[in-house]
Amino acid sequence: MNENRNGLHGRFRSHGLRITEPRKAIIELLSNTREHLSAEEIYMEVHKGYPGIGLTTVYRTLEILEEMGVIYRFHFGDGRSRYELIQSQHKPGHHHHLICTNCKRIIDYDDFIDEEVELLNKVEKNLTEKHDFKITGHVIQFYGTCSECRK
Amino acid sequence: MNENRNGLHGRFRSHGLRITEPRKAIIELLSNTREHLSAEEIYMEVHKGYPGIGLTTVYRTLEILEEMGVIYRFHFGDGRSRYELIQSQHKPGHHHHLICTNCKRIIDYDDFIDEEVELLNKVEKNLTEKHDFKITGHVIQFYGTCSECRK
DNA sequence: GTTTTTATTGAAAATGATTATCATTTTTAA
DNA sequence: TTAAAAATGATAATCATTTTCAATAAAAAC
Repeated sequence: MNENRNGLHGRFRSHGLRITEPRKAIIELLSNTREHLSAEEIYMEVHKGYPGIGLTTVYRTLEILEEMGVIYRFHFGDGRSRYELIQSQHKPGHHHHLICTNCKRIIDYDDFIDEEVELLNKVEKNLTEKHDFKITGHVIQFYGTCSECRK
Repeated sequence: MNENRNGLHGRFRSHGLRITEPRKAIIELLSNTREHLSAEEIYMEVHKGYPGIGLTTVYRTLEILEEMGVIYRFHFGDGRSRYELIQSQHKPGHHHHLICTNCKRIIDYDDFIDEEVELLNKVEKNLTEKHDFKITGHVIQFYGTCSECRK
C-alpha cells in the first residue's frame, strides 16, 4: 500500500523474520495514527480487529520494530514507553514534542525554522568531534502547560 | 554552606515542609555529584552515612524536590528515573545530554554554541505563540555510541 | 516545659509496566 | 509431508515506583 509497508517486507526477510498477521496489524495501526500510543493502547486497539493477539506479542513486535529502526520509542515521563512510526527511512526526521506537564498531552511539532535544522546539524557535528561520539538520533522535548490547562 | 542549601531552607518552610536529616542527606549527595543518579543509587549512597533511611523516603524526597523545582528528573530510557540538581534557581540552565545507546553512559554537554542558546530562545518563543503553549523547560538528548563502545 | 497538633518516617504490601518461560501453533524449507 | 525454525499467547516473574499505616519526631500552642 504505502512505501513503508513494501519496504518493510524486505526488511523483515533480511532479518530472518516473518511478517505475520499480528505484526501487520500493529504496523498498520501505527501507520494510521498520529498519536504516541503505549504498548497497552496498541494492544487494546489491535485487539478489536484481531482478538487473539496477546500483550506479549505486542511488546515483542514493538521491540523488533524498534531494533529494525522502523519505529521510535519515547519516554515522556508518564511511566510507559510510547511509540511512533518513522515516516521515512531515508530521512528519519525530527522528533520534537511539546509535552503538557499537567494533562500529559503531547503535541507534535514539525514546523521547524530552517535555521533550526541547520543549527542542529552543526551542533551534531560539533559534538561528534568534541566528544568523539557517533550521533545516531536526537530528541527535543519542550515541557510546559497547554492552552486548555491554563484556562 | 552553598547558595542552594540556604535558599532551600526557606523554600521548604514556605511549602509547609520540614528540612530533616534524610532530606538534607539527599540534597547534600546531589550537590556533590555530577552523575545522574537513580533513586536506588541515591538510596545506596545515602544509606552509607545514614543507615536508617528507607527507599520510600528517598522516593518521597525526590518527588518533593522535583515539585519544588530543586531537581530535574530525566528519562533516559533505561527504565528508571534519574535526577540532577538544578544548579541555579534563577537560571535553570540547559540540560543536554549525549546518551550512549550501548553502554548507557550519559555525557553532560554544556559547551553550547552561542547561537544555539539564542536559537533555542527563538524557537521557544515561536512555539509558545503558534501552539499557545507556555514553555517551562526543555530537554535535548542526542543518542549514539561513545568512543569506548566503538572500539 | 509539657501537651497537642502536624509532618515525617520506614516496613511491608500493592501496583503497574515490562520481560522471561514454555508448551503450542504456524510457517518455511527440505 | 516432514523436519526445522520462528512466532504466539498464557502464565509467572521481575523491577521500579506507590500506597498504606502505625510509629516517631518536630513544631506550635498552651
